[in-house]
Amino acid sequence: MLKIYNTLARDKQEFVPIVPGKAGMYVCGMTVYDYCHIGHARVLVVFDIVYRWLKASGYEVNYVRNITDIDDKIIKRAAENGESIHDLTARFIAAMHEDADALGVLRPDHEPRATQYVPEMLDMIARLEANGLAYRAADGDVNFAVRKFPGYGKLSGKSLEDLRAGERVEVADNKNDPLDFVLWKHAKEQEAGEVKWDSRWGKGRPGWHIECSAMGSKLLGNHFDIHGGGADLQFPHHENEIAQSEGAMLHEQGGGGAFVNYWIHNGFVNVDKEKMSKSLGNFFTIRDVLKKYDAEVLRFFILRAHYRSPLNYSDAHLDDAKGALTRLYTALKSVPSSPALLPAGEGSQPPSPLGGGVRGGGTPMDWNTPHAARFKAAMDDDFNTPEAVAVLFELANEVNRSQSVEAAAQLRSLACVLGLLQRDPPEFLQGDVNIQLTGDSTKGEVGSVSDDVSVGLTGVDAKGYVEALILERTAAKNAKNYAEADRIRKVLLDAGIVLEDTLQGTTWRRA
RNA sequence: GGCGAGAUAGCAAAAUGGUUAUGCAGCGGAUUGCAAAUCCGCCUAUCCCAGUUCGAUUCUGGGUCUCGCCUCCA
Repeated sequence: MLKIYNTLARDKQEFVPIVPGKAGMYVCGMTVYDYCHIGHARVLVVFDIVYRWLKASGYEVNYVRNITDIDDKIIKRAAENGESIHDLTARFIAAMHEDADALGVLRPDHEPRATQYVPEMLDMIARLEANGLAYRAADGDVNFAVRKFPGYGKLSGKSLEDLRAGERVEVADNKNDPLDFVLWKHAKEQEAGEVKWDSRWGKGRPGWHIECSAMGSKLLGNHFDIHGGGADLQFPHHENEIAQSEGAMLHEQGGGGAFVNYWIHNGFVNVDKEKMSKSLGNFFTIRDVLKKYDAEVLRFFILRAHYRSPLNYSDAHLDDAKGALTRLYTALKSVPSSPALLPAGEGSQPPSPLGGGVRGGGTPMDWNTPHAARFKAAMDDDFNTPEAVAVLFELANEVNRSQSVEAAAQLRSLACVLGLLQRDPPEFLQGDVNIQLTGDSTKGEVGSVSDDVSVGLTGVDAKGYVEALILERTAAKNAKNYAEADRIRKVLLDAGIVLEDTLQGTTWRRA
């Protein structure tokens, strides 16, 4: 039985879908005017896990993650770059997909873009106006009248009075009430035609909040199961979404009703205990981090913390995650015949606790074994991935101890649900080899292969070099020339390569 | 100021009214030509003060500190 911490209830609740066996889920995605940072990576990965676990639990999931491709920052950035809005957003949508794919994030079922749903937004604004919740301001903007919507603040726990008391300056003078928010922004003269749509309120473009209400309703219905996003979206964005969606339905179905049953919010990524954000300038883009760390390490790092907890980002923590993940892959490597692998990404369907899912050529997951049962219990408890990961380590210990192929297969199957451990161990353990050898370490005695190596080697060249040196070392070892063997090992260690002598011969991995 | 979340060993991070979290690091042993990896064992903990209880890290109250939201933000 899956339990989800519902922000609306401020408590864990049993997940009961609106339609048995199905789950509709909407997650606020990215505004595409720049590269994604690690905070975005967390949202992507966290809700990828929600998606995967719902599927693994047998639900037919309809996952919608929107793309905001029209907004003030996009317009500003495009103008700065001297490029069209379309070109800018297309570029960063492609970049986002690259980043998400690298992190092993499954594509959502729908990825609607705001610019493609303007008619639906206008329709919703019209209904809000008809319901007396929207008004046209003097300057042409259409605003939402927050005070006319009863229940405003129920998600964020804020009262209108408190908001008013704590309000900070710059009250837009076109609003009847400082708390009102814009549904439709009137077009400004200097803006490009690309950002203007016709409407009964004149040319303009949608406000931010309305897109999620409109696209959510369009793709998932007026009432759906799960809505997610970063904790910073709880207020005002999600609060406003509720006001819009429920306000628009006010006179339908006997007074409308709930827009969303379960609200899920993930915690922030922090740097030095402060929220990573653009405005603070303390952010790292995904692609920058991936230059230094394997994408699976980053994914694993995110999953080692509970999704609602703060996650402090630092190189030391990434190094720690890398070491831990190495232990898992090392265990898999130690078992001679690894089970068949699933292709990473798109095709990988997690095994189902209900028996429906099947791994590539393998057998369905048996959730009754002790490890699997604990894993399932952890995931059912509000997606407790740290606990689930702990089970993985216990399984790894079991694999190392028993060399059991079955245990290794189970380790891999369970990890698959988390989108982890699906690569060939050497691929992870050896990584992209990049060797930089200089000076004395390459001189003379190592033999022909090393004579003229004084520049950096990468990829196949480096691999061949390492393997040639291993052959030489093996020869030296066989001749009991341990000094030479140790020297070669030292050469490689200095280059970031660790040798491991096993019964099957010498293997290597990156340090 | 209003509202909310949190304080767990050297670091990271779960859970729990009494019984091993887990990973990294450290220590001892096994193994190894020496290592690495692995295995076995060990070490270090529940912010402070009261209360409830046979027993609290866990529940209640108070305090201290940290963080977040209240403005675009994942």
